Amino acid sequence: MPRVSQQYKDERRREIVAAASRCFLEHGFEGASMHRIIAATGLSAGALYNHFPSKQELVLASARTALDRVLDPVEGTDEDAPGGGPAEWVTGLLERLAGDPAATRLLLITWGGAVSEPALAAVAGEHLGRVRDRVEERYGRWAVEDLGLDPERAREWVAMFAQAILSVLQGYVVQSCLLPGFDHDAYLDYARTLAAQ
Amino acid sequence: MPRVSQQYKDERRREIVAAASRCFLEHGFEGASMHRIIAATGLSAGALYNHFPSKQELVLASARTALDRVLDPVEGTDEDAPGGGPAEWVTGLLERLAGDPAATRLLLITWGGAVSEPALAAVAGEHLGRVRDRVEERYGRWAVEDLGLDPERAREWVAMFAQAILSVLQGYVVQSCLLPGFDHDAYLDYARTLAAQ
DNA sequence: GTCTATACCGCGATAGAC
DNA sequence: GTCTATCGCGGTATAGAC
Repeated sequence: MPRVSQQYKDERRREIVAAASRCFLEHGFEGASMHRIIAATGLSAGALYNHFPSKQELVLASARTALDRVLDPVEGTDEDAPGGGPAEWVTGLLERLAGDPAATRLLLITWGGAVSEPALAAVAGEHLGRVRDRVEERYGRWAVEDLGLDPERAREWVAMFAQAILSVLQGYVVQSCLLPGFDHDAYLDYARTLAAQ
Repeated sequence: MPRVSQQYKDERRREIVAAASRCFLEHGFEGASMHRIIAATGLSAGALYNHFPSKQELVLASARTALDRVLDPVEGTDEDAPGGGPAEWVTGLLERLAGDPAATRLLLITWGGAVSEPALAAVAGEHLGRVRDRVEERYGRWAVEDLGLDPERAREWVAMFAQAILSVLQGYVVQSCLLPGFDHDAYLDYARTLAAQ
């Protein structure tokens, strides 16, 4: 079982997901037909179905990839900038979104689809839970060490702070995609003010 | 041109939208087929198409109805409780959502669909803009009269407050639909704390 | 592994009697 | 206005040669 074969397949899958994501972004998960996706990959139907057994699997892979693009870089900063306060962390998260509007829009498409598609709901729900847990883990320690709160107060504070983070994230996604006249800088001001509490 | 005829048609349209909304809620806008919707209304295909010329119109009508269910009662309080502060207003809004989970879920479906469907984007964007304008109008005066801010400061404050309201609304919608272990009361605490600034 | 060609189904929408 | 029956298209997925 040669290892190159696995690498090749992974790379091919990555390319397919990238092409499919472009289609999903433009037409939605249901609106993007397999014909269109196949054309976007440059492959043939048979070839594509050798890598993904169904459209559903392709949808889930696209959603997971977009969701991870939001979270992974933020998790990366755990090691890069362990001393950053909550305000910097939130700002970094939002600027990551601002720099990748495609992933941001795919995030909103995923949330919408998750309402009526259990498999998507599982992916989206697990992702949101992971963001929350990451925040609680990171800033639970921070609240005790840098803020000097006693453990009980810190637990309360961090739970509310995590809720604020999620809410700010979701507000940014929805408003940046849908609100006419959305002001990116004003939103960052709001997020900074909120995180400074 | 008898007036009863118009009333009859309006009532019939309302019934159709209600049945269609139940289908959209369960299967999404694209996943719900006309066959299914027709069965849900109890009518026949021909009858339904006499009231709505296309599925698209039915989708837009459903989305508008769900969106209005969120905003209208809130606007109604403009006259019922003109003295309520921001915190009460936000709480009322969220409890309205909590009491109508179907409309809440349809809201999220609409936002998701709006990303790749311009007609839905227009409806959703106009609605979000209306919520924001309503907040700014209502609490712009409030900030000057009850909070005693000078006009310039009030303008800044109300812009940020409106952003906070939207964000809290959107956070509630996404989290209540998708986050495993979502805590309604904790979210209300967060919203109240935020509005008390 | 990848291709072409196609099966087969369910979709939105319509025709025409009543 | 409402019904039944149906059209034609485009959907996902597969078969079988290479």
